[in-house]
Amino acid sequence: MPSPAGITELRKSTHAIPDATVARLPIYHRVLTSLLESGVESVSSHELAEVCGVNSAKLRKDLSHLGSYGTRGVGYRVEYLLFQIAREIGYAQDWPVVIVGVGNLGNALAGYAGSADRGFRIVGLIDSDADLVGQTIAGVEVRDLVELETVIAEHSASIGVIATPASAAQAVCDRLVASGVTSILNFAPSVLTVPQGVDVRKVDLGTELQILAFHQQQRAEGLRTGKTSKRTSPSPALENIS
Amino acid sequence: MPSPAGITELRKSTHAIPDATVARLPIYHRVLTSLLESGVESVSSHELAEVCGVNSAKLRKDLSHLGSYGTRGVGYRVEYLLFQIAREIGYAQDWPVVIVGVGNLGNALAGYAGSADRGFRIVGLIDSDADLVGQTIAGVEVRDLVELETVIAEHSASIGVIATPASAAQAVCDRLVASGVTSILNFAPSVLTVPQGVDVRKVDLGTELQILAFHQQQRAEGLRTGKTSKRTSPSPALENIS
DNA sequence: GAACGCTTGTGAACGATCGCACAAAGTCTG
DNA sequence: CAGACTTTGTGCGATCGTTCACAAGCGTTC
Repeated sequence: MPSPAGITELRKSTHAIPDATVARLPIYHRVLTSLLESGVESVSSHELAEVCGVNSAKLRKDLSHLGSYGTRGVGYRVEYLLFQIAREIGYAQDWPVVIVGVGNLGNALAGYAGSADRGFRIVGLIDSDADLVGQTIAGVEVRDLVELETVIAEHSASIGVIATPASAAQAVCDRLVASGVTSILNFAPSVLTVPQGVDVRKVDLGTELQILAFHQQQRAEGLRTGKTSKRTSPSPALENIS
Repeated sequence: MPSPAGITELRKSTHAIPDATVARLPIYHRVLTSLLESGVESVSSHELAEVCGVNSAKLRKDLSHLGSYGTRGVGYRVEYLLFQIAREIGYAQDWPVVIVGVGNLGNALAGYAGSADRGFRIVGLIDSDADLVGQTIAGVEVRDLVELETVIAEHSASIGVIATPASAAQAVCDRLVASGVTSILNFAPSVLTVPQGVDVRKVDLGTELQILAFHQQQRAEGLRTGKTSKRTSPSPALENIS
């Protein structure tokens, strides 16, 4: 996907679900939840794929990695499939998450992951700004940076989010790892170095914009040379006509 | 008489750059900028790859798609390479960007893309909240949602960012597209449907967290079944262990 | 200027992912 | 209960991306 790629060491311990599939499961989950709320009881791979913006064969193959939860000639029972996906991605686990850096971005994240019960619980908001420390955001009190290790230990958090300026990212990362965090979501525009066994995913707003700008530029050049581009809905990338 | 070889030749001049490479160019650009500021004049693919967190062969192949800008036996001249990458990704173009939805996320984006000259210029901040309209954020005045089309037309913006709640995303998207926007960065957790020719990239904070949670769960299961990930050796090489 | 060491650029093998197309397996109808 | 119809699950080839390994090229040294 597009997309950002996480370094994943160690896998295959269970039944090896491809990374590309894992990246799509949350989308299926969200759409299925929406369908369930709409009272839909059964759905075919074509219908579901349409709404999720993917190929129906891809969707079926993705689901087949979890098991055979469909019924031939009928489709998938929404509630059952939803349950199976939720179980697979650890939806019900309520993972404790610590967010470091409570600027606008950290704030947005706190509200996002904290409000809807998405399987996460914000157990720590941490910032070095004395004006922020002590405030309560999304029901959680902001703690000082020096308490980072304490907060993590208190809740046995294993997932950390870095929403600090780039200059602080590596230092924060090191402290997270030293405290036992093994999964990190990094929003700072910097490359993090971590020991083996730690999973880092990077989301870079600037990079995303620049990728769009690149495609936009290609399109402009394409117009100049008389090329047209066609593309349907989701998924990035431009067209390459032979 | 047009031969297939001729077509291949033509393709090279425009975009023969793989998506995966495009996604990494902004990272190279950022690291090179940093190196330039540090006074580094020349860098080898190994050094640069190390800092960027990628394989050196991959980096060389990525750069080779832009042209032969290195010197064998020496490496790459930082300033020259930086210029070439900047040109390729349209860094100097100062793309006009419109952001719809000025919540925490929109705010963060405005500050991010607006401050550092990353090749973008925020020309419009749009929200439907009357309390926000009229405020100035990152040097730009927030305009009402009804003015969306006007703002886009004013600046001929072709890149739009959706940072609204999911419920509003598709409607906003439709209006952006109708106004001529052909590149959209979507932060709302919803699948957008767009006509052909429009490029959509999706950044979903919840999905990213859930992917991390999945890996975390896999790790936990691995531990429970007694399977530990060996290979703790920090040295390179030593890949094939049976 | 020839020999040597270093680094780029790239052909080729490999691996992951995608999408087609179809058999398998179910429902429905008469 | 047989045959028509529907939809899943998947084998297989095509495509895309990564990594290896090495020839080609550059600078330096003797």
